[in-house]
Amino acid sequence: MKGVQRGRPRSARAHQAILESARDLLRSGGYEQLTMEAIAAGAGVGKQTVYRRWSSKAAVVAEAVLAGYLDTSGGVPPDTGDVEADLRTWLDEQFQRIDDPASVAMVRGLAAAAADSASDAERLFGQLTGPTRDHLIGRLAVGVEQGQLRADADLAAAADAVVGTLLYRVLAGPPSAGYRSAAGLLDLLFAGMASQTGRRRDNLV
Amino acid sequence: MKGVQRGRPRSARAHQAILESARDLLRSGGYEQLTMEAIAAGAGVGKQTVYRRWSSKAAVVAEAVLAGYLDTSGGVPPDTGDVEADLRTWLDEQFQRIDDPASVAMVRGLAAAAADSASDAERLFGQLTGPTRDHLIGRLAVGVEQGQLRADADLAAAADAVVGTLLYRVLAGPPSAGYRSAAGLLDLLFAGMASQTGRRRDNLV
Amino acid sequence: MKGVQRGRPRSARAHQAILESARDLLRSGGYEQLTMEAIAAGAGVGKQTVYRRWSSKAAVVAEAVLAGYLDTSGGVPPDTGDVEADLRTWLDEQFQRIDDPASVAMVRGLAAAAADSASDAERLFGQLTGPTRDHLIGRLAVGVEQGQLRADADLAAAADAVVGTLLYRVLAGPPSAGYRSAAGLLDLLFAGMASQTGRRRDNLV
Amino acid sequence: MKGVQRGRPRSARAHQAILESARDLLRSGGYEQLTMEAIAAGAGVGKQTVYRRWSSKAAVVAEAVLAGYLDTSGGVPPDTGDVEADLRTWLDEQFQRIDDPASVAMVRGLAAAAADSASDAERLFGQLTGPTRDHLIGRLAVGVEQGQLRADADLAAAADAVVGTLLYRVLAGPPSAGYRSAAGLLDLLFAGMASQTGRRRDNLV
DNA sequence: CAATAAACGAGACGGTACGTCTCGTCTTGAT
DNA sequence: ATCAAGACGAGACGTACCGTCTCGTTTATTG
Repeated sequence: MKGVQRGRPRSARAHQAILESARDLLRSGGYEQLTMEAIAAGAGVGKQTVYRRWSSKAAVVAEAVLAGYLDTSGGVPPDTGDVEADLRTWLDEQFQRIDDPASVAMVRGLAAAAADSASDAERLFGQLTGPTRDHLIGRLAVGVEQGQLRADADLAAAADAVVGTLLYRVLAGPPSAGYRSAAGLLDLLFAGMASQTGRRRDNLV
Repeated sequence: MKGVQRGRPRSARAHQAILESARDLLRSGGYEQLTMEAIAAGAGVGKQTVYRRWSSKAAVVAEAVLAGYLDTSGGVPPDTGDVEADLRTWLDEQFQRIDDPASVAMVRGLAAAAADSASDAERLFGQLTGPTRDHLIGRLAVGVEQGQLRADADLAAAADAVVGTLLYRVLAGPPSAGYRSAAGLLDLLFAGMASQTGRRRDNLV
Repeated sequence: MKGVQRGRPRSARAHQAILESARDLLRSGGYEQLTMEAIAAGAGVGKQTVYRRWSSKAAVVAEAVLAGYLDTSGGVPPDTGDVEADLRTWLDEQFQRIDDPASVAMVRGLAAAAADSASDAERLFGQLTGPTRDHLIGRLAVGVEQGQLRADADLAAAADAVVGTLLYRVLAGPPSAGYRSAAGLLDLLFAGMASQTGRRRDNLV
Repeated sequence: MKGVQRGRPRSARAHQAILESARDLLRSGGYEQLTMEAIAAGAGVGKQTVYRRWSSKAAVVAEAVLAGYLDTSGGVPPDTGDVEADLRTWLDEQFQRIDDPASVAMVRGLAAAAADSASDAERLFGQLTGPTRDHLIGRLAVGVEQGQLRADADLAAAADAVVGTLLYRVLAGPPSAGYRSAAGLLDLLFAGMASQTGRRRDNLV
C-alpha cells in the first residue's frame, strides 16, 4: 500500500495540454513529423513533463486516442432499427473518408505508432477499433435476435472483415477506380449471415 | 536518349548485400530499430551506396520485399481444384503465423514503412499484398466459372476482406482466446458467394 | 523594524546537514560534480531549504568554508618565537599537501567556485586565504618589531607571494621533479626582508 | 603504424572556427556562460564536430589557449638589458590588467576550466603560465650571469612567486586600496636575489 | 596503354531529435 | 513560516541518425 501523496501533484492542465498538442501535431503533420520536442513545445511544457507521464511517442499518441482527443473511429453506426441499412450507411461514410487526407494521415500515424511498439500496438488498436468492432458485433447480434441473421454466424469474423477491410484500404492507398468495397463487402457478408429463410439479395449493382 | 554507360558500373554484390542487410535487420529488430547507417554497416557498404539506389528507408524495405527477400506474403493458396478447401487450408496457415513473432514484426515493419511515406505506401502494399490479393481473386473467379460461386459476387471485396482481416489481426495483436476468424470469415464469405443452388453450410461450430 | 518572528523557525539541523553534505561531496567529487540537488539529497533536505539560505552553489561552498567545515587553510603557522623557523616549518607542510589528492581537489573546487561568481570570489578567497594571509603579515610584523626584518619591507607583498605561490602550485599540478619552492621562496623573501644588519644566509643548497 | 587515411579529412576550417567561437564566448560571457551548444552554434558547426575533437568544455578552452587564440599571458617582459627594470615595467602592466574586467573574466574562466578537469589543468596552466614562467627564469638567469643576481638564488621560486601572486590577486578580486604588490614584491625578490656586493635598495616608496 | 569517369568504403560535415540531468521556482500536506 | 517531497518550465548535456560532402581507391569504358 502506498503512503500519503507527497510533493506537488501532477498538473492536470499540463496533462491535457500535452495530449492536445500531440493531437494537433498528428493532424497537421503526420506521425513522422511528430517529435517529443514539438509536443512539449506546443503544450508549453518541459520535455521532462511529457516523459514523466509517457515513455515514448507511441504511448503519447495512444493516450491521446484513448482519451478521445482523436475521433478517428468515425463514430458508430446509426441505429434506425434496420441493421443492414444502418451498416450500409455507416460503411459508405467510412469509405468516403478514405479520400480525406487528414483522416488517412491520422490512421497511417496510428499504424506507425502501433508498429513502434508491440506493447502499445494492442492498446492502440484496442482503443481505436475496439469500440467500433464491439458496436458492430452488438448490432449484428440484434439482427440475430430479430431473426434477420443466422444464429450460427460468426459475428466477430464479420466485424473483423469490416474493420480490417477499412484499415487495409486506408493503408494501401487509393485502389483502382470505381472501387465499391462498401457495397460489395456488405453484400457478401449479409448474404453469408442471412437466416435460412432470409431474403436473398439479387439487386446488386 | 542517353549515351553509353561510362565509369565503373554499380556493384551487383553491393546491391544484394544491402537488401539482405535490410531484411536481416528488419527481421531482428523491427522497422523502428532499422537505420540507414545500420543497413549500410551491415552490408559492408558506404551510406552513399545505399542512397545512390534508394532515397529512403521505406524504399529500401519496399525493394527488399519486391525482390523476394522477404516472404511475408506467405505464398499463395494451393490449387487442388476445390477453391473453398484450398482457401481454408491457406487461410488457416496464415492465421497461425499471427502467433509467430518474426512474422508479426515483419508486417508491423511494413505497415510502419507504409505509414512513413504516402508515396511508398502504395508501392509497398502493392508488392506485399497485391499478388496475394490478385491470386485470391483469380481463384475465386475460377469458382465462379465452375458454378460454385455466384457470378455477381464482388470478388475484389472478398479478397480485400480476407487480406484486410489478416492485416488487422496481425497489427492489433492477440485477440481473445478461442478466436477462429479463419473458419468464421470463410464461412461467411463462401455463404455469401455461394451460387443460388449452392450448398448451404449448416454444420458450423 | 520588522515584527516578531512568525511561523516555524528554521531548522539548525537542516542548516548543518546541508553544509556537511556540501563538504562531503566537494571532498569526494570536486566542485563540478557538485550539484544543488545532490547537496539537498545528501542532507535529506528539500532543495528549497537550501535556496532559502544560500542563493548559489558557490555561496554554499563559501559558507561551508566559512563555518570551518573545510580545513583547507591548513591552519596557521606555529609560534615558537622564531618567525623564520616557524614559517619554514609551516610552508613545508603546506607544500607537502600539494601531493594530497583530496586537498588538491578541494582547492581546485574553491577556485572553481570563485570563478563561478565574481561576487562570491572575494568572499570565498577572503575566507579561505584571508586569515592565513593576515596571520602571516602579523607574524612578519613581529619580526620587524624584533629587528629581524627590515621596517620598510612590504609585508603584504611577502604574504601574497607565499599564498599565491601555494595556490599556483596546487592549481598548476605537479611541477618538475626535485622542486623545492618552499625553501627557495623563503630564502628569497627572508633575504629580501632581512634588516640591514641582519644575518645574510649563505648556506643555500 | 596507422594505415592510409580513410574517409573525409577533418576540416581545418571547422577546427579554427570552434576555437575562435570558444575564445569569443569566453571573452564575452565567462566560463560559466560558455556552453558546448553555444560554441558549436557560434562556429556554425554541429555539436558532434566539437566532440569529435575535444571531449569537454575544459579541453576546448585549453586548446584555444594552447593555440594562441587567447593572449592571456600578457606577453613576455621586454628586454632592454636591465633585468630588474624590465621586470618592474612588465609586472606593473600585469597588475594594471587586474582592473580590466575582460582579462579577469578570462583568467577566472581558465581557472574554472582547470578545476573542471585535473588532466586538463596541467596542460592549461602549462600553456598559460609556462612560457611566461620560463621566460622569467631565463631573464633572471641572465642577471645571474651578469653578476647582478646571486648565483645560488632559486630562480624558479622567484618566477613562481611572481606568477602566483598575479594569479592570486586576479582570482581573489580587488584588494584594499593603495595596493602596490608589483613594486613591493619585486623589491623583496630583488633584494633577496641581489649579489653579495650588490647595491642595496633603500629608496622604497 | 593511358586517360577519363563513375562507383566504391570510409568517415567527417551541419543539423535535428533524442532521453537525461540540473537549474531555480512552485505547489502539496504536515509539522 | 518552514519542512520534505517532488512536479514544473527551461535548457544544456552527450549520443544517434539524418542526408550530404569529401577523401583515396578501384574498376570499367574510351581514346
